Amino acid sequence: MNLKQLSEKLGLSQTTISRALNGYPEVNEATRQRVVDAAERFNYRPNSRAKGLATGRALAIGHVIPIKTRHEMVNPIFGDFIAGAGETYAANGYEMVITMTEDSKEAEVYRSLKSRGAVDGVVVHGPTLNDPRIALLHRVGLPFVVHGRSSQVTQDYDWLDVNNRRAFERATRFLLDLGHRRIGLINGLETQEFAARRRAGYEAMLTQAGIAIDPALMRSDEMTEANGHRGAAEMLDGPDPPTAIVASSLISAIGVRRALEERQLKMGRDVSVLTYDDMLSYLRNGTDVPIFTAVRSSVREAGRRLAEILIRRIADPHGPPEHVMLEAELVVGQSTGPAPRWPAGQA
Amino acid sequence: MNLKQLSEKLGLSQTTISRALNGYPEVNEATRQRVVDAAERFNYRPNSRAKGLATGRALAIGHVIPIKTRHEMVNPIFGDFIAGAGETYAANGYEMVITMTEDSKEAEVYRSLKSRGAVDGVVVHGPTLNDPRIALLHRVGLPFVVHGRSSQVTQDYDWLDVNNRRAFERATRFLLDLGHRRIGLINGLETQEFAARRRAGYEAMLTQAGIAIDPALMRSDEMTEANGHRGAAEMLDGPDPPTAIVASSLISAIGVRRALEERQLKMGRDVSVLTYDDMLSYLRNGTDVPIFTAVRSSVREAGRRLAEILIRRIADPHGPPEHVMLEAELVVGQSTGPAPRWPAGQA
DNA sequence: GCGGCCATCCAAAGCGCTTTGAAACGATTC
DNA sequence: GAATCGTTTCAAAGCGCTTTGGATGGCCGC
Repeated sequence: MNLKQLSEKLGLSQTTISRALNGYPEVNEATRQRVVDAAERFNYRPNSRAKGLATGRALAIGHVIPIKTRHEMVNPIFGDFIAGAGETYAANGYEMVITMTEDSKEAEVYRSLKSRGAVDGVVVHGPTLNDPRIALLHRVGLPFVVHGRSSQVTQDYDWLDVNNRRAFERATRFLLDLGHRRIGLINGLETQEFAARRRAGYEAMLTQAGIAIDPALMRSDEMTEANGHRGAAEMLDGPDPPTAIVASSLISAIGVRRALEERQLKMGRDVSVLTYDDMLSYLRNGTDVPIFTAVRSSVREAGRRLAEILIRRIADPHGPPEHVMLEAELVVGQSTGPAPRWPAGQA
Repeated sequence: MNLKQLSEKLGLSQTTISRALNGYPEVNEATRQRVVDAAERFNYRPNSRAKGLATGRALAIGHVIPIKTRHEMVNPIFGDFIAGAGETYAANGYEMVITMTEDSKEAEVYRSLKSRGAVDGVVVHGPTLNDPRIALLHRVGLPFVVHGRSSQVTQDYDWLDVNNRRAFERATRFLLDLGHRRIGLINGLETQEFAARRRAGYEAMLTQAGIAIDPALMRSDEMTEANGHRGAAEMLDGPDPPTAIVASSLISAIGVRRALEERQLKMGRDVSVLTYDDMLSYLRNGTDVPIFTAVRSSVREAGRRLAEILIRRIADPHGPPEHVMLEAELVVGQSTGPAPRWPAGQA
């Protein structure tokens, strides 16, 4: 069923049908009702492509996911993020278009999306320091919002980010307050902006407390269980092991826990663990009482809100840039406790 | 830059440009080269919706993700699956369109995708027993492939599935061969077809070995770390605890491991654990040597192959249905060992 | 009774592409 | 030299919608 057929069936012009369905005022309320009913009855919905052609809008938003050619890693937070964004899109009549691509071809993908008119805007995921995509998208003229931030970028742009620096300041502060002096950091890849900020927060608090930064207690790697385990294992087996570890994700923290348990160390007593928690739906940090003490912020909520910003930006491409900073919340679980008098293994 | 502008710039008709770019034979090779070069130079790409309108094809494939209104759970394997499917789509010029929806509105979403002509076909995720979506999609006339199977559906349809039953037969058999007699099952939600099949495989092997099915050793729930932990904890604290546990996902297995460690039980010695492993990129089962003994099959590979089937189906809507059964592979890790003489806690 | 003004509806143009049917032209054949 | 043919190109229709610029008719005030 298309517009023409429906119009013939109703004895009305296509114009009137279109207007009735799109809520324009110049159509009699009785007529509108008749049209709406008929559309419902005949299961009529305007063809997306035809509508897009006529209006010049795609009513779609793109997410370009770089699949790292080396790691072949799909970011685990991705699922929850787009679930959040998807809610907002659905509520606003937008479609979500996802493109997986080798990171080397990412620029080409953006150009293509723009010149083919496939989407009205895009979300930039996982910005690095001085991320080249931002300048590219500005140049190409494709509206976008960044999930995170990229420093050293000169132009202003829309972004939504968690205050990662402050989150890790708090986390480190919390452990310092418990008397810990040797605190390890199992971070994400520090080429990613968020990880760099987390490290900055960690270092700032140590420095403020007069504690020297020790590279032996810092790891920067893809946030997997295996890497969390390896990093913690190396630290714990080192000459001067930490009494506390800050991890950048719940998955890494699970690896850390495994390293502790292998060494018969009790988490929260012998070694404290504090993690960042994205609040993923399938990886809850305990049910009622949290397992890990954590700084947390819902990535799903971030998706929802970022999508709202992007939709506004598409409606008004030249308005002033929006910046949203989310603060992570500290929740105390069972994985932290006062620093032991003697570090683990030396008691 | 659109077709018309490009054609004027080249002094050729739009017809010729279109044909040259789409590889039709009736255009002089020299002319084609000239056109291709110009398109490249002016960064011209045909508008997606105009092309779609003219051809009647969307060049897009839909994935409808039901967000369970109660659980609000995003399936963790989803990310890797669409990464695989995305590779195939990209290679074939298809776009991936994702719609998140409450499960109650899922039927409406399919109808809408079809009548708006938004996609050429869809992937059905997570089929339940006698899944209503299959009949619906047949009725609506939207090409689809099911990831998994749904029994009790009368019509034939395309599917790609792992042989879940055999995988769990093997897993159970392996533990039986090690001398285990009390084997627990931490399964996914058995309203999902795959989980039901896994249970059937588990039960079949126990029965074959002359062991009575004990409901006290079986759990069926969303596959989260917390549920894995709770299920294992209950079994282990029960009157007649298992010496081995089969888990339905690596995430559940991690919860099981936590329950063991809380009880000072050594995995692989006191209690054996065998898990199903979807081989998610961010949740590897160890690096070189697997941590968990597992039956495994790559969900990413499944995504790739399923997408190929769907693309063939779209090209030939009335061809014979394709069925692909993937066999899971058994890999031996450190989490299994011979059954202890006395069950844990009773030594 | 007439011009003017709403309210309501419509015909047709246009969005950017593909594709049909035909034209133009040189080469080949009889 | 006319008829035929193959190659290459083009004009125009059509995909299904939105939107512009009227048309129509009823109603008001004068």
